[in-house]
Amino acid sequence: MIRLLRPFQNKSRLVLHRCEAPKTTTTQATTIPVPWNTRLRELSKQGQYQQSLTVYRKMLRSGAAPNAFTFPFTLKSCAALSIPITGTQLHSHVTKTGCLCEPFVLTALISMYAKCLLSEDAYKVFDENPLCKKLTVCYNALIAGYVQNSNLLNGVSLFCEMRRMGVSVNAVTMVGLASGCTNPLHMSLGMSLHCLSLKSGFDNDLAAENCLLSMYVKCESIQLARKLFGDIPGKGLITWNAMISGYAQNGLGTHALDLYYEMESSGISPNAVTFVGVLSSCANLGARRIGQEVEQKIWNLGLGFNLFLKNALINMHARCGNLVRARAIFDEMHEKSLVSWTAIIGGYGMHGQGDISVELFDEMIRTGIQPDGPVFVTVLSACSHAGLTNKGLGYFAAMQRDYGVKPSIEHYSCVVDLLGRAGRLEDARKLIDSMPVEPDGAVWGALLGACKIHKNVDLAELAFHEVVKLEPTNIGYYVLLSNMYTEAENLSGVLRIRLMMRERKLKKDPGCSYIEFKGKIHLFVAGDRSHSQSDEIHSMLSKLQDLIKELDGTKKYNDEKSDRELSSGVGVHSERLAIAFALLNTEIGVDILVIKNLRMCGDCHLFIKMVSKIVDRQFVVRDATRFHHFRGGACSCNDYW
DNA sequence: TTAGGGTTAG
Repeated sequence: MIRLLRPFQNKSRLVLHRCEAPKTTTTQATTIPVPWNTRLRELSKQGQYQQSLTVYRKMLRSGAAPNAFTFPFTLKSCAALSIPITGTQLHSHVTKTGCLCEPFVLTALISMYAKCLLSEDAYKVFDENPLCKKLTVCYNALIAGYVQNSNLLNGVSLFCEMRRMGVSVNAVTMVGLASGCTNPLHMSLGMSLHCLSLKSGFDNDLAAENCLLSMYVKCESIQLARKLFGDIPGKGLITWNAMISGYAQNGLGTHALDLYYEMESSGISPNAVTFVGVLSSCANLGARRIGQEVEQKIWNLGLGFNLFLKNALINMHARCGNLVRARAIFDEMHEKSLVSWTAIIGGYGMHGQGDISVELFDEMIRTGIQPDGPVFVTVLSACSHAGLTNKGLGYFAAMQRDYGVKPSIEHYSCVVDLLGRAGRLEDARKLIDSMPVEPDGAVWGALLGACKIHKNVDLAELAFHEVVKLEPTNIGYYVLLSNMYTEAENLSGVLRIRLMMRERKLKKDPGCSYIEFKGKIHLFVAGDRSHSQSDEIHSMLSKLQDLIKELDGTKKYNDEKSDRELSSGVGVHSERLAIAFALLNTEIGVDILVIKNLRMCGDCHLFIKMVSKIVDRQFVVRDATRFHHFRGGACSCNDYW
């Protein structure tokens, strides 16, 4: 905490433009050769807020008096560091020096209180100073303050008052409000602001355009965002970044990567924010080689020390199958945030190494980091995949009791999954009944998935009944129950589900698998024959099939299954096509990473196990929920549909 | 006074 040691020895009237560092002989004052306000402005621009407050303290010690040009910078530092006590002290200095009549000081004060999450104090400054009610900048500061404190409604009321009072609205007013439109429910307000912006000519203001663009992204209207992006004539780095991360956040990884290449070819140099979006897309796509190239670029540009980027790199490597590299980056980090821990814990969890996830989680707690909701979701899921049922239940019990984190619906669905996978289906059902919140599709879906693993058709029917009420168009649940009926040889059940699907006009999502080869994504859907190497792929598959039959003396691999799947019209499963493609093209000795957008089925699981034995290579398949490592005829996991 | 970033179950 900064202590202001000797405030205001000099109460003489201040000359606003000339508050300079005095030519004194004191060591502290002479160590800063530039005028005080200039120095404060420089530090503020560089984001050296702590340093800026130290300079302010030195300034007071030296006997120099602060003026209206001093306070905006010091108040900004308090806001950035979120230290309201120092901010309040500065407020009293402002009053004593008579600077409360200066618009920029008033706005800085309002903004400081708002950023320190003290909207009431911000409002008090606004309310007690009649000048504020005439100034656009003061309204803007308070509106932005309300929005930053998640009070969009107050922001809107103030905006209405401002218009009623005849105070002019500018682009900053609009930006303050639009940045509060953070979910699809706010879309109509966001669009009204966009109209206002066009009518008022704010579309010449790049900050306003960028803000509207990210408003559309947050409201999940990615097409409107893209339309606006195309309409912005002088796109800046922030414009490109907003669109790239918009695509990344909305799961449109290929769009994000395409736009990144387009940005580079249009001569705009990327920065750390760009790479965060790009790495996040590589992680979601499983684009290992592109991710590695981007990492190299990050190091070449000297950006490798950015915490956000390191977290993004951990996530990218873990999701692209390179857990060793992810761990190395994590271990080398001097400063680790909660997100760094979450990324590495999740990485091990996805790879089925829940024991390490748990060790890391406990280590994180020992280092004094306060866990949040997402890290509990991550560790609970890791426990679930690794069969660490009691450990997971222990965390669930402790999260509110010991850490004050209230379980959300995501945590409940993890625990239903945890209990369900462990075969404790009745306990899972009881948990659903006792939940303080209404269960959603994910909760019932987790129970349904567990019923599939443990072949409990009765409970599956109940879970299915509930889940289709909540997610009637999610085809995965219909397919899952239909497969259960097939396994149980319940033909009338299969027909019933097919009828339901037909009545509801649901068509089976073909699902796809893909593999990155030479920086390009090769995508396959079931029964696909459109690939340029299709003939070679099918002949490779047929050879593999023969070898499997030869190898499988014990008839573990039942070729009737593949005949059934071929005759059902689904065609050859997409992951098999991707595996055959990889065997034809990738170098021997290199692990093969295949990404599948749906969960792997039992037939394919068995097929890849056998192939890994025949060709003696490691296959890493990432499906919708986790990694499966196949080596020498075995797999790291046993959970598939 | 204003705009862009990492982690999250099934």
